[in-house]
Amino acid sequence: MSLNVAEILHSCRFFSEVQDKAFERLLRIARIAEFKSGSVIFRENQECPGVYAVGSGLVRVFKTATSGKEHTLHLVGPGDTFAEVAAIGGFPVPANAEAVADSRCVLLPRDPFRRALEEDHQLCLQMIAGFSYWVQHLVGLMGDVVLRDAVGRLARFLLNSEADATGMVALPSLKRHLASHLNLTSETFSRTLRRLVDAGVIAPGESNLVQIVNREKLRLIAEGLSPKV
Amino acid sequence: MSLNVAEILHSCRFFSEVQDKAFERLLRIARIAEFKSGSVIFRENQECPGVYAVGSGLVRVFKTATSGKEHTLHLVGPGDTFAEVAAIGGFPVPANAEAVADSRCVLLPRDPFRRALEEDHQLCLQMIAGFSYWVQHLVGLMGDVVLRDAVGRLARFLLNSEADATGMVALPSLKRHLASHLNLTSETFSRTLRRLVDAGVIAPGESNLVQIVNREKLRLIAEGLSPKV
DNA sequence: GCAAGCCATTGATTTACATCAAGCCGGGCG
DNA sequence: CGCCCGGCTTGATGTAAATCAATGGCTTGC
Repeated sequence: MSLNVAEILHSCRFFSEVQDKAFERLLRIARIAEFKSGSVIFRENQECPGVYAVGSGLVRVFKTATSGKEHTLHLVGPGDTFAEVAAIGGFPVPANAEAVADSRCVLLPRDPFRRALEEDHQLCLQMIAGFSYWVQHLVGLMGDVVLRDAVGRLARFLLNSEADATGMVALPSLKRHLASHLNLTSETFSRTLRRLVDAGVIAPGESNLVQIVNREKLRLIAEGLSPKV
Repeated sequence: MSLNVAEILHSCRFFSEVQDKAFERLLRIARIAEFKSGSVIFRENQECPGVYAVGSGLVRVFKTATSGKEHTLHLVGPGDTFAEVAAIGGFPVPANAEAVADSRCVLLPRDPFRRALEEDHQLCLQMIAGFSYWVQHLVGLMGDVVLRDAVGRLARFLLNSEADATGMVALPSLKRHLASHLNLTSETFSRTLRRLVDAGVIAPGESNLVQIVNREKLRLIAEGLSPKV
């Protein structure tokens, strides 16, 4: 039941609209890369192997300080890509990547991929669109980390996570990793979650599910407009 | 003595390598946009007018929180561009821009520019390279803000600023804006600068010049390896 | 089924930075 | 000239979140 290369690439927003001829070309250069949970995929400053597209599992992209503190930039799930930027730009990867669940990815090796880009205008345009998304995302993150406090960041994260009809959202991965993504320690993450529960805007579910009870209030909190939580 | 459109575009890393035919095309759609110091160029969420290339002056790109707090993402000087991402991606600008000195820019209006991109593969490849740079830059910033403390951020900023032979570096714009770029209040910025002076790694110069006295030690501080400053 | 480890939660304490509050200094303008 | 105003510095105090420390599940494996 595990997906093949073509299925993974198709499921990926970044490549989903690539045309037949260009797509065939990608297929020819692509190969599968699998990682066991906990294994490192690459380390900061290494040469970039190419573009990865996640088919299943979850990978965490993060920076480390000399102090040992980590910041997770991105939790990459199925349908998402990573290392595209370094692959295309031709510089070393600016962060670390590790699998946090058994993961199956497609790897488009850097050099053939870059050649494809140079020869295929459509593909090129696709990639540009993908990049725009990335930059927008990073600018958003930046604003979050800097301009919002702990509750604000968590509230916004919950709002942006997709919920099912009953308002249930699944927290990805370990809470600790999510905390690091929001620039919190796992302790304050825990306390902050609790504050939202106490304020009655979310309800704790089993394992790592939470239910959004009062979306409107959550939005106010995210904007820092709620008098106090 | 003010530059014309072609000169500005040529001086710009983003466009410097665009070929003759493509360049002519850009010239045809470009127009000059001038801004007096303090005037706002656009506000967050507005429709993106196009790509701006700064010829002279200085513009500040920043986000604002509902609390009123600001974070300056980028101080854009001559030879640099802004709003490229939103222009190409076709979404509203994700931040505010204002001139902090009388500024003369080239504006490449969004729609004709996008058409040029669609029809010109070389231009497209150029833009991709430019984007990679941007993402790399943002990831770096992100890491800075999150993983380093006040001295570390300032130290790294000084190291990355270009200095003349004597180690003099010019702080751009108001100190206040630089502070906001480093995610500090102007008070802590001031104090932090002083700490570095007291530690003997930099020396204060007139107006907004500082001299790097001990580059190696500064590097250690930036990496958080210096036992104490 | 019990021991060994992680992960999460909760509480007590510390700390880096923000905020509040004066002074200071240079420079534009009446 | 002397005034004022904006930007910078410096000091005193406040506070959000980190750190330190203890405990209570859950899993995993013998």
